[in-house]
Amino acid sequence: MALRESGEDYLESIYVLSERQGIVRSIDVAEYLGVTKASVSKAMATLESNGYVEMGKRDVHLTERGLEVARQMWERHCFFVGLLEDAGVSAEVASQEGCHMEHCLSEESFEKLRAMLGRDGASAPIMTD
Amino acid sequence: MALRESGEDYLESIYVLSERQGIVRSIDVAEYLGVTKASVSKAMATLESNGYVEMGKRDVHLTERGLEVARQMWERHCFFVGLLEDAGVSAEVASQEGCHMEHCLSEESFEKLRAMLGRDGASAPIMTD
DNA sequence: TCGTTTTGTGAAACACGGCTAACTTTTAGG
DNA sequence: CCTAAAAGTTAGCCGTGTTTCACAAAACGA
Repeated sequence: MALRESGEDYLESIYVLSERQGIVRSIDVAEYLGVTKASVSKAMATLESNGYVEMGKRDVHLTERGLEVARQMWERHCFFVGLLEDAGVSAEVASQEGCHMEHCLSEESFEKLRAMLGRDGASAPIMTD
Repeated sequence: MALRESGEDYLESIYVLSERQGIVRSIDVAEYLGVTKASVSKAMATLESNGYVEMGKRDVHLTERGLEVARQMWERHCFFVGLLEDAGVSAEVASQEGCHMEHCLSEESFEKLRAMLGRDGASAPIMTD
């Protein structure tokens, strides 16, 4: 089953949270994304059955496969947010809107766009907020 | 009721088709977007009840309000497709992916991005295919 | 004009991704 | 330990936007 936009968002948030705090629980993901824990529970079940995450007793972590997607999403997120901020968009709006742009492109197109716009691939530091 | 991504796509396609061929019927929109005519029928009912389109006996046309949205979407479409093509993405892929990007930004952010990237607002000619 | 083809609509179903509410399980303070 | 709070799950619902299938209405060619 192909990953949807929402699935990519969940993976990305697990990645960001694990960088921030190590262990990631469902409730952390729920708070980060602003959805209910029931929604996270459902999403995790699907992501696990497709091999993107593994659920421990009280934590969730990315598999190799999930990590790859998550890193890629985070990289794009940083790219688009940076681009919008450079254009004069506020950090808050840039973050919101970048969240959607990051799902629009294929890997190949994204790389070409990034190459043309000459922005390096450096990820922004992952803030505690 | 706010316009969703799919609603914007319908409006844009009506706009493009009307430039191409004058009269636009539901079936034309269905073929253009690759959805069934039942889907178009439903979508048109919603768009009409919200004042974006008017349905004649055998045609659909945009209201002033719908036209405004449609033009804006087409402008964005052209912007993103042009950007991707300049980056080396094939016309076909650029068109597909641009279709999604055009819905991600607020009016304000889009204008800022366009200003920064220094692309003019000229729309591409509307091809017959 | 008549019958066929094209176009449009309506009903029912489905997938997705949220939600609430009720429940279970785990954790942790006293 | 026991209990209360926190975290997780399950079931059922909703809105959106599709689909298929059956049918109605219009257009059109012979």
